[in-house]
Amino acid sequence: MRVSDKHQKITQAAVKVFARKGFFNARISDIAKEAKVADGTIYLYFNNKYDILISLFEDEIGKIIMKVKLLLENETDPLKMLEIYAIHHMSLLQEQKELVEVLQMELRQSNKFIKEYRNTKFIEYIDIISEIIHKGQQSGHFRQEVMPGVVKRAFFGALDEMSRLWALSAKPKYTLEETAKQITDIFQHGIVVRNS
Amino acid sequence: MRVSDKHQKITQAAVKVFARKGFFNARISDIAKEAKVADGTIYLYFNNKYDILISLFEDEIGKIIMKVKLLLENETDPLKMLEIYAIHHMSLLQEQKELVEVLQMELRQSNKFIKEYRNTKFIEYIDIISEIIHKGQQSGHFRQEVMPGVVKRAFFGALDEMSRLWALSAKPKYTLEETAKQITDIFQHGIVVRNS
DNA sequence: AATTATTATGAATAATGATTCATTTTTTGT
DNA sequence: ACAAAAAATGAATCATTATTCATAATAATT
Repeated sequence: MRVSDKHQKITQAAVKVFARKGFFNARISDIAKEAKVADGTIYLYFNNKYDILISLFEDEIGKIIMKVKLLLENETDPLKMLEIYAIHHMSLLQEQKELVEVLQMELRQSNKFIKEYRNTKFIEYIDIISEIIHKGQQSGHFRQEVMPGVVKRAFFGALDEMSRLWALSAKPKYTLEETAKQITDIFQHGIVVRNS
Repeated sequence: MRVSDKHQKITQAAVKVFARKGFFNARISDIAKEAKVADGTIYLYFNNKYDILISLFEDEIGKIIMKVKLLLENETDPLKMLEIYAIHHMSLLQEQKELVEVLQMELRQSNKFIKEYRNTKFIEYIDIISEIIHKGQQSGHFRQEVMPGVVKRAFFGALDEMSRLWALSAKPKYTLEETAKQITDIFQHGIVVRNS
């Protein structure tokens, strides 16, 4: 077995265990058992428990960024781009529910227990939104007065909160794609009735 | 000293310590020291460490709900109501930064380590949003096709993410009130240019 | 003032689980 | 096939801390 395979086996086991029990309640021995390796083996690939989390976070966010950038590559309409981003984000949940749970949690917790850690990967991910907004303003599609930096946080927050709900509730009313479209629609056109 | 005083002293100490170190890294002895009581005293008022967190969450969200309901009482315009909610939510950060940090964290974590715990207080808090939306639809201010249940999550998520940013960053560009207004504006009118 | 009830203390307990490292197994090179 | 290097093992260590409880301090009652 190649080195990288074992690294990945441990990472994937960690995703499962962290999602199931949360980071602090997850035991190294749980991860080892799930990955079918000895406890000590984990320390050949990671420095410590935190390191597993950080490493997994960076790797996985990296993949997500690559995928969404690929999806956006051939689209020029900013409205469509926003929708693609939303659908992609929500779809993650379907494909990798456990991963999404871990990422959501990690995002809130990491800065509490690892002060030095600056989450550049996450910033890269949400900056895709502000780039879309900026582009849309230049092309005249989006209002000049909205602030890309605010929209990016608000839009991400909205999507993230919806996926949190989805991850928890057993029986959602709508499909993830419908939900993503609804949120995109609200951000694009607002909820107020137009009286023109 | 009245019993309730000590209960509250411990709760407030816990807010400080949880905000500083996170729930899992906070030691009971830290909280005891902060509250200036003995470790054992804490167990006269709370069953265990989780209980402190839950109890504090319910109490504090309860107060927040009461305050925002009071603020909304004399307002009838749904657009204004939404803005009031947003401003109130963001203002919490100014007044009780530590508390907000703890609540945000707890929201993500609680369901991980206490399976039975259904967060009814939190639901009550965000249901205020869907009530506003519903009211606005009945009065003809808001579009019929948006779903109050989706808007409430999206709106809360947007506000929550903005406060997360605020709690982390040392030097924000705008005041909390401006930020709250911007988010409300986006939800009300969207970001797309109107061509009527 | 003496007795009882209530509240508080903090050292001792007891369980937990991350990390280490001496030993074993597997792989690589000759 | 052998030796050397690399990778893997998992039991033992060691630190950490939530919780308990025998004792002490304080308050209430007679």
